Amino acid sequence: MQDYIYVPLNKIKDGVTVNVYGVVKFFKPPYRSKGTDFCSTVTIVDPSNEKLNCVLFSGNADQLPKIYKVGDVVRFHRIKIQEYYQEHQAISAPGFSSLIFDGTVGAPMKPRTSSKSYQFTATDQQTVEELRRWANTKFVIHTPIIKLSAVKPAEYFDLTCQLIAKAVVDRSAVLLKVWDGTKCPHPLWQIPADMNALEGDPADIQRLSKLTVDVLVYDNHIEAANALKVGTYLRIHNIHAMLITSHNEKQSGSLDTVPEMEFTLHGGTSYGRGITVLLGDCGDVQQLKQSLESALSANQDSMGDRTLLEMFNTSRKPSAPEGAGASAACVERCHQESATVLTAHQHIKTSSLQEVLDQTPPHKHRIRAKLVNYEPKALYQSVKLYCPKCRSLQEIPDDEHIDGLLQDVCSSDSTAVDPDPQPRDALWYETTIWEAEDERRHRITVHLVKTDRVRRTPELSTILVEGVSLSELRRLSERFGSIIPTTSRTECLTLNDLSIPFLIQNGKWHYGCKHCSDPQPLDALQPLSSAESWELSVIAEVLGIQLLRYVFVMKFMLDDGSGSLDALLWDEAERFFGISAADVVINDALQNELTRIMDTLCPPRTGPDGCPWLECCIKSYYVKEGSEQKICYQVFDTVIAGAEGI
DNA sequence: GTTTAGGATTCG
Repeated sequence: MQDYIYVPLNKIKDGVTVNVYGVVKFFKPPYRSKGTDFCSTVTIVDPSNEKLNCVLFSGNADQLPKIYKVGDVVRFHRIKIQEYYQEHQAISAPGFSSLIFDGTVGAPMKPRTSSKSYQFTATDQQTVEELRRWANTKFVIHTPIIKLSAVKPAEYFDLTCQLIAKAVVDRSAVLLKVWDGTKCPHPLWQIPADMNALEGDPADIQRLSKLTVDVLVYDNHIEAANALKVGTYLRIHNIHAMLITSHNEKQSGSLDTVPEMEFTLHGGTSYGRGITVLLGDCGDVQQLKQSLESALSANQDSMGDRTLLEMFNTSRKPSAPEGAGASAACVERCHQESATVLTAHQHIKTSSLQEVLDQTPPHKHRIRAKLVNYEPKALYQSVKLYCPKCRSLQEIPDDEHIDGLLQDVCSSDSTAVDPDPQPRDALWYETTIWEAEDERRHRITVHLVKTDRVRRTPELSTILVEGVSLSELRRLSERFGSIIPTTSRTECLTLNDLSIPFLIQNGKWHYGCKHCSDPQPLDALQPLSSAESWELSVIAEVLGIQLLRYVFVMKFMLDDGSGSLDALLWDEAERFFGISAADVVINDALQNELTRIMDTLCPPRTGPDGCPWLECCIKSYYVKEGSEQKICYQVFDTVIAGAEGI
């Protein structure tokens, strides 16, 4: 086992051969140099905030680093440092080798490498994780994948796609037919190619004709294009989307021509131009495959272009008619302060809602939009109970329902089972019978749990109560720290129906999930009785209760002039508001605060002009609805301004 | 253990 030393980029000296770790800031995929070798240039950076330009050569393109995108984490062994124009420059030295990791935090620790064996210790793993984290927080390098549906005219971008067919056009160009599962919204320039000259499955070419785009590949890239196998997943770097009108004129001679989009990979290696074959197991290909599959199933179900268009339009709603258009006024307003702030991803570029709608889920976006409406309007309806186990969501039981259930328990307790209840002390509690103070004036049984240290301090005591009404429960919850409503309808003391809170602790009402709980007799609490305080989670566990969590669930209707969509706020809503959902239920001041916040974000009785802008992170995902797939959006990593520290 | 390239848009 060799002890490799990795030099931080700010400690590098001329004339030595070293090993380094870094994050890719720029790269040119391997291309044939004018000499005998293939060449790849890579610029890396590291937390020392130094960069290093590396020029790597090899007679075998496969020996050069398989970098897929900016942000990948690399480990280079044996690079020689030299001076070039008063800067350090690294050249691959004899025995050069590399490991390349996806730059995504939490992605599998599986490097791409041509080495048959390599050393990778726990320290190496830590280094990669650190670099991933560093690059994702400190550095503006990760750019989202641009899909064909979101391509803008005159744009240069990297296209992640699958090769459907290819053909040699002439001596200067090769045609690649590719798709990424989304439909390019622009009219496309179709290269007139003879079906016989096309290499690829004719059925696929026909079936996907409305989803594929033609890419013309020129000059030095022809060799790489010719070597590609149909079906491979590719990244075409620095592809140029051009709007061209001349082709049409040449053909039809008519003057009212529609500009068509043409995709070109120009000659040269500027801006890392080139084609990379992606391995099937990398994260981007996994995502691509999902996108292809969902497009394919939609295609098969319906056949043809119309339904496909409908599918891509399902989540789109007509934009706000006027006033909120993507005009100069909008640009001006974009400079206004936001009523919300991001807790992460500040380096990501802001997308318009139309771009969000055009992107295939799952995807994360940073947006800037106005909250034109929200639901539910009655804020108390926005708090629900959520079971983290079965993921079900339910309403908080209303007072009437709880009161009804408690009265059922009262009547059956006092009549059928025990007409004249006698105090039944157990080892771990003392029992007393109280006359209820409400209008029914019936008896309630209170079992006071014995504790070692704290005696007779109601706010620190736990009581088990039988035969209480809702109003008595309320009153008792103001005096006693913990109350467990019970019934002795059976032989032993047990919990009630789970629509009744199983525990009221410090004024908070706690419920259990009916599906996921296995309620135990109250005697299960006995082993706890000497403990000083009874924790909610401990009580729940011992009693076999799966706790329900209080959560906010709200629907935000967002609009930025380019489009509108509904986004859910719930998973991170407590953080968003800086308010606990469980507290807001029992605290009037917090309810007022919540109302104030919502009135700020979406002022009542004002049009869109009166609404402040909100900066938000939203993510898109598919939800199965019967046999259909529905696109949903959710707000994340966003808080209201002023709540950043909460 | 030589050279190649040494980031920085095409011109089809």
